Amino acid sequence: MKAIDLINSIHPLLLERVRLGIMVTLIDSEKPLEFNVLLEALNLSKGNLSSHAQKLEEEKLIKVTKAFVDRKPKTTYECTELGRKEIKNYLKKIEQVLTSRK
Amino acid sequence: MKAIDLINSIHPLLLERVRLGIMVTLIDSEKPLEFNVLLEALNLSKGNLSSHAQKLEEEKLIKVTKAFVDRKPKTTYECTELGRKEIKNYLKKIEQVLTSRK
DNA sequence: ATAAACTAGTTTGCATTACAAACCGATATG
DNA sequence: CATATCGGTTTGTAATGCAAACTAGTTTAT
Repeated sequence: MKAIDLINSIHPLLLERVRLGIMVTLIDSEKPLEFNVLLEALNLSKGNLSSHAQKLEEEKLIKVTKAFVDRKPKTTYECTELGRKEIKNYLKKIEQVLTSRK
Repeated sequence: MKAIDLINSIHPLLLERVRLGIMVTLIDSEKPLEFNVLLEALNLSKGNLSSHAQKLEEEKLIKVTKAFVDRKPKTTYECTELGRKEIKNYLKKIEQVLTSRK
């Protein structure tokens, strides 16, 4: 398998720092995380987190849940099965590239 | 170590499909490759390859050699030590993220 | 009761980046 | 000599990323 094929199989949205950070942090946690938790963990501006999360949601890589708690809006994020699958594929492909050279 | 720190340690230029492809292809080959070889291997437009290669060169991740052969210009690309180092770091960090979850 | 300040995000506009079309200088070809 | 070809680079446009400004509602202070 050629290097370029490995790389082309990586989900486009995952080749970006913030989004990769969101995914990995969500997978790490194993439970849904709130907006503010992600915000602090990743040290982002709110707008930046909001827009990247929207893109990940559109591609079904994460699930976004909006609810009112104590009369205030509360948004939580969690990784979907597809998200986990794509991240695993990403890592697997990168590993293959790794082991194909000394 | 937190996921975000791993990700932040990845060289910015490597979080992009074409550049990652250039790097990995050059490392694979172990000998310098010509413009046209990269062009075909990665299926790019000439302008796209040219500009990405320039960026990688500016960051010293690859070395670009220009010479006239048979009276014609010939540009070859090879990976630098720094380039190898950064790719290895990239892969190592991604691996760490991989092994930190089941 | 009203205003001011805080919470929890989203929308916007600008700055950067990526990409391919158009271009360029030199060589080979009819 | 003109026209096509080779080996790229430059440039204009489209897409992306980012934070400042905005929205919608809540709590606190006056």
